[in-house]
Amino acid sequence: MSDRRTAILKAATRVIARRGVRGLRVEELSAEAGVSTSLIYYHFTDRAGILRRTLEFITERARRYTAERDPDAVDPRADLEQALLLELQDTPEVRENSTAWGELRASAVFEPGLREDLAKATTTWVHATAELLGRARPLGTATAHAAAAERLTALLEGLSMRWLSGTLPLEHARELLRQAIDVELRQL
Amino acid sequence: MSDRRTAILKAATRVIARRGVRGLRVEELSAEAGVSTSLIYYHFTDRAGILRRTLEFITERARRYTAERDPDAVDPRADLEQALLLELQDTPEVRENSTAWGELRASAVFEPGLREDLAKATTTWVHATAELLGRARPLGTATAHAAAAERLTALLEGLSMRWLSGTLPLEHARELLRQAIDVELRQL
DNA sequence: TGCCCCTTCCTGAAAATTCAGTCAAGGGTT
DNA sequence: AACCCTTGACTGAATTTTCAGGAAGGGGCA
Repeated sequence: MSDRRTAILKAATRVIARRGVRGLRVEELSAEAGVSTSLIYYHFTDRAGILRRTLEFITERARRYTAERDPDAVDPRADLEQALLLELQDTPEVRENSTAWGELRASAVFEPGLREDLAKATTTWVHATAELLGRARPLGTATAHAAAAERLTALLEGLSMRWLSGTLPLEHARELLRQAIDVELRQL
Repeated sequence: MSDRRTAILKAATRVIARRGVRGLRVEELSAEAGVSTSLIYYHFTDRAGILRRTLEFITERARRYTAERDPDAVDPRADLEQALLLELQDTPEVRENSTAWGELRASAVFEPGLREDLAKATTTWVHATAELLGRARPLGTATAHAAAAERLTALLEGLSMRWLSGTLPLEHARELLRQAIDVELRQL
């Protein structure tokens, strides 16, 4: 599909990564996508529509690359590590996703309407992580796994924000996350 | 100081906590502070100036209330715990500070101008935390203390965002943080 | 004391800018 | 023709920013 609609969504993803959800200007988006602003309204109705569709687009893309980890990982511990470190990479795609996620989280503080989706996505992620922890440490209790998963994912969000806001070098963030996984696993 | 300049900064903190950095309108701020919009420009030059000074104001205020813990704590471990849990409380002041801090962190992703102050405030905080960890576990290495401090503070930021965005009940966030402190200390 | 000058703080009003959103119309395809 | 896609030219409303000037207070000085 080289259709313009998709081109607009891709461009929106880029603009959001550059300016944030709240910094997205319809005109800048049209320039980025190489179309007129009117076309954007034709396809998405209004600014909120752009945001909604783009967020769906991003979520879908994230789901895809998260899912494509090696299907039958041998070492569950390495699998866990890989799954989490996936979010701390300096590729356009990951950067775009992390940025959008951070924006979403920050926006939800002021816009209750966003909270439900956010909460759902978060618990899904936490559960998946708990699952991986369970595979790495079958003897731990489910409660302990759940709590550790919440800590690791929350930590990852915190590290990610520091990385994106230029407070923490990427490699250092990755190292800290590895250590945290280490500490948590030793604990279980 | 009942000077208007400070009144404006206090009001800005409140407005940011209510609307977010990007939601701050100079006019709403002037109403909140009970002054004319012109006065705000007189004191802060432009919107960016308001933001910059407010950031300083917030970090300073946070530093102050973080520092005013009991001077000669007997139990360093309890001291550490108290220091960190201080940021997870549902009082207007803490909520305001945490919200504003989260906003600033999120804004810094897109506005490099904010990064320097943010980074400085963050390292100060991390160092102070590492210091407390050192007192709780004198035998650990400075490097280990520093890394643990980075993890705990980043985790706290992550938990704080989840709390403020309605994803995580406050008490649960506090519990997770306590456990993390536990895990990290056991580790050192 | 009374007067002049200078600075600081502050305001109302208006100008300038920014932005989302609209509309009439054109080109291509079926 | 009927339909889909697309655009340039605009508009109205919201916001930021500028500006001319007023009130209040201090210092020097006749």
